[in-house]
Amino acid sequence: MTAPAGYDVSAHPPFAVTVDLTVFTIHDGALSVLLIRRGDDPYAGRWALPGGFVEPDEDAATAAWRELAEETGLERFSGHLEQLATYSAPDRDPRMRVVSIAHLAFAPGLSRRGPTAGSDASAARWWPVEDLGLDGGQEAGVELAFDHAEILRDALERVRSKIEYTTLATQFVDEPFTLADLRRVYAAVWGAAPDLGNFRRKVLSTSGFVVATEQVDEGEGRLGRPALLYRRGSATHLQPAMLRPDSPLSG
Amino acid sequence: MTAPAGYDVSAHPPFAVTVDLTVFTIHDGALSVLLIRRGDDPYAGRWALPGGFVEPDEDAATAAWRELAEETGLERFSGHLEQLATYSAPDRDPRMRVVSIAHLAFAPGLSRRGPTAGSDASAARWWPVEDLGLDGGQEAGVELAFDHAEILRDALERVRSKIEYTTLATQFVDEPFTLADLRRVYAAVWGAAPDLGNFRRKVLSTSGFVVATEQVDEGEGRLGRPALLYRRGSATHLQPAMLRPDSPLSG
DNA sequence: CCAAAAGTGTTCTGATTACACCCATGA
DNA sequence: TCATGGGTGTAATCAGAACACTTTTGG
Repeated sequence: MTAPAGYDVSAHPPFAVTVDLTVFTIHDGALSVLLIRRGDDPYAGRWALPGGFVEPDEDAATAAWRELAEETGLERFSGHLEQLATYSAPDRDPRMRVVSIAHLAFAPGLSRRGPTAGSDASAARWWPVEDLGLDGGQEAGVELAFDHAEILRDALERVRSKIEYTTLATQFVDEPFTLADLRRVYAAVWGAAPDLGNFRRKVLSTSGFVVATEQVDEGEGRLGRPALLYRRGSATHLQPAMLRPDSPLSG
Repeated sequence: MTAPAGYDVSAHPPFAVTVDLTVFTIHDGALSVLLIRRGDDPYAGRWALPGGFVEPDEDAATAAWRELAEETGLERFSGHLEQLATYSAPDRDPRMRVVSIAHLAFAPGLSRRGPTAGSDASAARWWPVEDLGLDGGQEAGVELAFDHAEILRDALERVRSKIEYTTLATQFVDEPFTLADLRRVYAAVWGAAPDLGNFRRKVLSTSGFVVATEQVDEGEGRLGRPALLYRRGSATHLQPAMLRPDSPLSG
């Protein structure tokens, strides 16, 4: 009930509150997440989610947007940001009691403009989630700092299910985009592409999912018939949902 | 990234961390939520969600289960509890910086065993959510303390959508139950009952949603043909989802 | 003309809807 | 036998799956 009356509020143990970010993008057809390499202990040298403290005058969303700009070097981040969940195990940070409000962000393909390392990170890069070995034992993949593997697993599940029933897949592509671009997002996130014809029908029959432009794709190395270009529509939810095909990846 | 290296962790402003609970049940056919009346300032006399501080050795889930037992007086709470979201506006508590990790709980029908008031509450009762006037302006309904109206709105939306694609509706009924009991849960939560025949087929054809017993309902004031009794099955998700009928309530 | 990608059509199947109807029980 | 719920059956409809097919471009 938010600081119940009758308690001496100052008598309670202090917590630090941070935000952690799971920023996803599609990079060369692979769903990828932004990680930073820690420079200092604890977990020096390990890869970790970007994040930082919530400041006195901020709420969590504000802090997350600020960190997103600071740590990724993206001034005008144009994607989607939402709260994921809060992680509060007493021993999750060896230094002190830290509660982390994890967030989920969807960024358009950022292959060219790589993120810049934050001041407290010696490196930052996009990791294809498949290379992290989150599903199997730890030996196979990358050992993340803190409880970030758990956070990332939860975030991945949220991304995979969220594009089923929302239009958020469009947040992974730069405008304007072709329907094939959008379909590649589903393929990357789910590990299997939805049927071409059914996908087109589904997207085009959902009013407000995408809006057609007059232009066609004039890309350089393009092959075959040029595709019509689209922009994001105003719809947010899919009714009924886009069904995820059986895939070796996402079970 | 959970207390980045390079920061002096002790130099950061202290937060208090609490858990707030939105505990729902079906009471006389109405979806109801447990509220407590605040005895002290701030917001003395106002209704608020139950909750309390996270203790030094607890994570949020543990604190939520503890508060659930303490504030509701239910020793062996048998329902479902999950994290909802975290609320962190800087001014949400006038006394100090308090971040609240809100939770969502589903309790079976508790008409008879009413909750006992916690030590810091002068009263506790189940409120039909319709009587709270959350949708319209504040004049119509009950003014809740802090940002609890916002939390409750979010919780309601989660409940309504969650019973679409999970088997959590069974957490609102005591075992054993009839299919009509279960259908009344959907009617109460959604404001409109799903079609009788289609509902039965859906529930019975989803393996693991419910398991039949050999008994029939021998209730006292019962009328008409006695119904078969069921228990909860092991399934957690519905594929495809139970479709919510058009209703005046849930739009 | 051929490869490659865009885009369209078509049939089959399964689930949902919107009903009407039958069954079992207590008063 | 009648009211009251429990329980079953069914035709129309709709959406998705699967797959073949046509179209438009660059080499």
